[in-house]
Amino acid sequence: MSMDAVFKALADASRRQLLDRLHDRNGQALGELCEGLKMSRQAVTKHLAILEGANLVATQWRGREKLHFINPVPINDIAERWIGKFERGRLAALSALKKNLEREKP
Amino acid sequence: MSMDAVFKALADASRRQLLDRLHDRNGQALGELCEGLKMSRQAVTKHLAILEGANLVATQWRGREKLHFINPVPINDIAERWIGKFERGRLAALSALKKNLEREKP
DNA sequence: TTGACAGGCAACCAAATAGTTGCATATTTC
DNA sequence: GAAATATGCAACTATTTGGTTGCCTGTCAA
Repeated sequence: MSMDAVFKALADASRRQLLDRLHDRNGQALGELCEGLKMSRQAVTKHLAILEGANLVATQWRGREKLHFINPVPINDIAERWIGKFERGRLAALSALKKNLEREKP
Repeated sequence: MSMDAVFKALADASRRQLLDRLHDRNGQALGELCEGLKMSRQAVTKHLAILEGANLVATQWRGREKLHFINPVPINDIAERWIGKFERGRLAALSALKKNLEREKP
């Protein structure tokens, strides 16, 4: 479960849009996900394969339809393990700023 | 301040490594950031330019040295506006799972 | 069983990306 | 002022990426 694959998968706006669509309605088939998009079905297939490779999307066959389900776990992992680190840095910086302001106030 | 630039900037492992280094010690010059890396100084320069373009890094000249400072705000923005959305979805799913478990228990 | 529907596979193409090398410029330091 | 240091700029290359088209396979329904 490489974090690099997740970052790379999230780097493309089309793929983030697909995740958005799945977030709106989970379990959509390929055809549904293609509706209204300006790219070919094959392009969407490739994007979904990348999302699947990053474990951001899971699939399930129902007859001749391939249903797609979003998996928020890797996104959450990134939020916790990577973004959280910088978030703490930011909070520390804000805290330091606040201290300075208080010292310089009166 | 496009979110796409931030996602794209974070997509590369070398750039995330540079952010890590700046997180360890902020305000490093280009030369310091290059130390121990397997790519040329020019490659690092390009990566830093992309990070700067995404507003993830701010710079300041001190004599002939260019100092680099991390800016955690865009990362925080992504965490709040984008990741938070999916995080809420995950919590909802967990909640639904819990309900199901409770219903099936007795 | 014969279409029609949903999707997969493979080859190809253009643009973006990550990297290099060579040379130029500005700032210290001796 | 000259040498050394720190960085910038530009051109070039190889690989990756996002996209297309054409054709094949499997499933459902009349």
